[in-house]
Amino acid sequence: MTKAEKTRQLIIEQAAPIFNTKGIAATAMSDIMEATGLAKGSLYVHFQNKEELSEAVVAYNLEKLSSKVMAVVNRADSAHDKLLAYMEILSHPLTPPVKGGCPMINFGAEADDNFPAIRRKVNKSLDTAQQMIVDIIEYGIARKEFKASWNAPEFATKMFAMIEGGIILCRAAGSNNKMKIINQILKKEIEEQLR
Amino acid sequence: MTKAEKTRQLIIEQAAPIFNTKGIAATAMSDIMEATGLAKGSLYVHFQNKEELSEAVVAYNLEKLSSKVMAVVNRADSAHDKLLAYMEILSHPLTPPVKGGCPMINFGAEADDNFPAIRRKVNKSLDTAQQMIVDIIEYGIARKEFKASWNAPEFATKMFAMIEGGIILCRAAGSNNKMKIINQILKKEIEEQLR
DNA sequence: CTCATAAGTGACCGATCGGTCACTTATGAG
DNA sequence: CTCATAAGTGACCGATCGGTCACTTATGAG
Repeated sequence: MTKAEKTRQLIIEQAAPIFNTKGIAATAMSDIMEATGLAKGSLYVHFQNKEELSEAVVAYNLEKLSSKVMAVVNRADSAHDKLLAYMEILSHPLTPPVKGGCPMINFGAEADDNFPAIRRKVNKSLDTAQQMIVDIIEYGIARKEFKASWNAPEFATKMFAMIEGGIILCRAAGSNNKMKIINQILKKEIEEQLR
Repeated sequence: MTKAEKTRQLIIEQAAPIFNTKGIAATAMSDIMEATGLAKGSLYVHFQNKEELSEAVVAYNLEKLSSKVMAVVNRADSAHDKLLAYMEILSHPLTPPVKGGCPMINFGAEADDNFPAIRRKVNKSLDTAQQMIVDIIEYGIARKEFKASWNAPEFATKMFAMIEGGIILCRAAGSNNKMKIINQILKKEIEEQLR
């Protein structure tokens, strides 16, 4: 890793929680200067403009969340445990896996009308996140854990939408309570598909 | 309605879609000047600062969405039809009842970490929106449409979280498809509670 | 209709924004 | 170790930000 690559990575890592917490529009290049300790000119050595930095930071936040979920899912053996692990890591929206909350919600809400490049990045992550659930269910069906009749894509969309909705509820409420209710519902429905 | 009240209302109405589309941070007072045709000084006759205007605009967007949903629900007679009406009006996130998308998601995502006053306003609207579902279900139980055993608060949270999650999915995807799936799921579950 | 008061105007303010560039310093291939 | 090149610096730029204020215009109570 060259010096340039290291610095570019440092900028992205330090900028990530700032963008995800304050939003793209409210984050100034001076915030990134302060966080990284770099002069302004240095930021522009590695990124053409704020937009390019924003896109790199959005991608980093999305990737970080995805890999954290993936890691915890891979650690579980059974499909049932994998689904529980997926739910568990997203069950405390006030102390989220990625600082500032779910980047799909944050950047999706800010970008949907105005930044098509970011909107598409978010959409890909949303697809990936749902596909992970589909894969787990199909894995569980293949190893006879779940009923073969279970509609995996339908449940994946349902489960994922409920969790994302739950994150919104919890972060606005300042409490993780609603996510507990949602997780109980999901657990019940998953158990109904065990065989 | 005095001149002052009319002007204040005009400002809020014209500013509402701008704030809900671009976000609070990305909306400039000059945008509001352009939209209203008023001089800058006039805006500050009616609002102390941008923050006060923002809060009024957020409240207006939330109220507008709520009253649109309420209106369509009231128009239906049976509890079953009321639930379907609730779903129907939120089923096209690309052409939402309030321009710019769901203000609970938009302002919730922007405000949760940084603007507690707005976060609380959003939270109240989220509660109201769920309570509407609870009330419909209890109304349906009272008039023997639904099974008395139906857990109204639990289903309200589930249904609402799914819809909000679905809005995120659809707006990021640029398609209303996922909401169709979600609505089919919800319809099925509602029908299971009919008696 | 009169006139005190409130609404509305727009030039102006300092602060901050994203971005540039002449220059200094560090890197690492040879 | 040398030195061409790349990384990093920070003063500076014009544009735009939120907000002010002396002034003009409109309102509506009497």
